Amino acid sequence: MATNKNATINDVAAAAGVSRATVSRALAGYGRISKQTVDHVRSVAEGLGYRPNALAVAMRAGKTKTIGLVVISDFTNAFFDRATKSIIDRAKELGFRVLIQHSDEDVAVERVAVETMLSNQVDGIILVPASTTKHSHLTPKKLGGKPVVIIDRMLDIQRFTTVTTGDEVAAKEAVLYAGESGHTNLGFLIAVPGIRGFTSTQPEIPITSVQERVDGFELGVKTAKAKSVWVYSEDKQAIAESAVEKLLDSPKAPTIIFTSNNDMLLAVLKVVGERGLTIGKDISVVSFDDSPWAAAMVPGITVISRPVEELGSIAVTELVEAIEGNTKPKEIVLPASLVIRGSVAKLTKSK
Amino acid sequence: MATNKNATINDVAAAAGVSRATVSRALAGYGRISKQTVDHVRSVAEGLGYRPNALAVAMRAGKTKTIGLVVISDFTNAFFDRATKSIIDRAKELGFRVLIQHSDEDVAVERVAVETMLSNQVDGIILVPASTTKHSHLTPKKLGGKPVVIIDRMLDIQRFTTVTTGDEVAAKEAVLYAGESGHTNLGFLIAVPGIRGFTSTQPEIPITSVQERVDGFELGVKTAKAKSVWVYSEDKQAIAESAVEKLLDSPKAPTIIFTSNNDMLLAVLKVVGERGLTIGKDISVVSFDDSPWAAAMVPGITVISRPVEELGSIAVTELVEAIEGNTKPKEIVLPASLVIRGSVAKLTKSK
DNA sequence: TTGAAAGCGCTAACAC
DNA sequence: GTGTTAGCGCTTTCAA
Repeated sequence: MATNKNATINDVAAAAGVSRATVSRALAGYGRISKQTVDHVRSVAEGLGYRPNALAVAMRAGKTKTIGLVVISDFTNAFFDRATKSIIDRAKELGFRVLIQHSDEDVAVERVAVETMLSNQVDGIILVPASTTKHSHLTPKKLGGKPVVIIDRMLDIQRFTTVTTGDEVAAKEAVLYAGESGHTNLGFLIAVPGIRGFTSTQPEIPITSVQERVDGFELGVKTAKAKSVWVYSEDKQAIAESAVEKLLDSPKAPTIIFTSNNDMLLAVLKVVGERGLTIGKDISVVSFDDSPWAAAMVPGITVISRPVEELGSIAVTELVEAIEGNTKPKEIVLPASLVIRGSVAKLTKSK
Repeated sequence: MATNKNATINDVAAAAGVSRATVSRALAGYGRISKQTVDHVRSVAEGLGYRPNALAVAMRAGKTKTIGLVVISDFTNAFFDRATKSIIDRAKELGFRVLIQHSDEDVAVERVAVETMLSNQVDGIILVPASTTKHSHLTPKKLGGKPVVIIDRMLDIQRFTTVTTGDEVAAKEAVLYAGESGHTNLGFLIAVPGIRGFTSTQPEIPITSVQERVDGFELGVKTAKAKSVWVYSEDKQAIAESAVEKLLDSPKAPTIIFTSNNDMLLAVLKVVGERGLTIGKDISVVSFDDSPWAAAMVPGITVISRPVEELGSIAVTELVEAIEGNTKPKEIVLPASLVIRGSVAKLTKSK
């Protein structure tokens, strides 16, 4: 009837004819204990298929060797999947498990997710915050003193270690590269969480990483003395496609479009393709975030690549350090870099 | 110094001037207890920021309201990300948390992952098994009677509920569709875990879902009386690309290539693009598994789409049912379907 | 209506 | 070198 309860330390103790304490010592290999006993206990434990109850251990020790990961849910933006994998892998290396929740870019959901994590006694939390400003659920008191590492974006307070990427610098670099390639009419398609539809006037941007990208693009435009058209869009395929139409149909149609994430890139690909335009010839494009498909397309899409795996790995390392006592928050910024492939046309000096 | 310990039930009891039992009753709202006491205790608890320790509750109750998810790590195959999200979401709906590990298609790793899950007292496990035949770590005894639901592929035993997709039928359908479109020389690129390099002779296929796809393709070829070229490849971009070259350069070059997953599709896209061939015109392609980018490309890639979210959701539902007592294993097969876009050329009768 | 006490499985200080 | 015991935080009989 498959309802075998697992053996506990009591069962092992009874079967081996020793006390629980002896079993514990034999299995953990500490304290004074005869080699003979150790061997005996171990073989009995093995025979019983004994497996320590991590819950009981955690309860006793006051720590669970588990870290909580709260991400926004955006799987398509080529961040979650790679970041999560690297976080799980690094955590494993350091002997930690990972409990995952996602917030769907919603602070209320994030709040509950963090609550859940804490009630599960995670030793620390890695968080992709849904909002820069709303963090009343992240006070030391609410956190019970548990450390938090913020990734991908920043908060407007500096209480936590943050691990982000240098998107502003990279965005500027990308624009300058376009300038060098002869582009003077630049289009920008920016996904902004929380807005509906799309707009040409810059809305409030709730996320620092997006703001950085915008700032970097603007800086590049200014430096290159180029003309620019901007559209800020809801992160939704159909709407982004309309936004692209608008961009392409603007009076001074851009010869190149910069997109703030992969979803926007996909919208560009779709609309441009439907219009029979060829990427890297009739129209150029540069996007934030690399992906296997952006690399496999021909021409390959020139992207601003962020070191996602490194980011995840460092976040875990920092968090574990904090768990183990180191408490001063750091601000770690990893460089993003331009990966040049074939999606930016070399324009002759004319036109 | 941010080392506030969280309030325990004892703290609440002390602050409210009642016993722990009363606090427990007040908070859980059971047993005989005066409304007055309830209100008082609740407000005190709130004031202290009391949050029940899920570990202690779990230990007491003998269940953790947590399910373990062990997947292969293949993020790029457009399965893990969507399946995981739907599993987490559905689990949340049913009041369960999800602990995630990945096996990297390695049974040894899978074994450890399952061990970890069990030692963390998960109430049940959802598993994408790395091997059809190696499941000695999944005996009722080893599992301590905990239920397991297998997804995406099957085992060669029927001890567990499985949730898979009807890949054979869909694969055949896809081939017949190609036949109707006038294709008579068909190429197949199959990713096979565990092999090195690529080969034309069918290797041992350790995964039932891949085997199903091959069977379905073969069935289609037979039914359509078409000619076919096969290449079985390691799931690695560079190698898959060589495999595509081989396919394209074979004596009877296929006019269409069927790929068993997204990685293979990407390899086709790359090589075909580099040769200056146009998808849906010079060469056709159909792939297993849909993705945002396959839909956004122009022409869109015709794919065999599997109901991944539904699969994840059903897996959780079944597992929770099993956790709650229902023990007879089921074999659930969800239909996969052909999503026709523009990547298959309509060939005239000639040639 | 409330409190006292036992016990989930484990570890470690303290005896012996 | 090994056993006894207390206690992590919680729920739930059983008594009062």
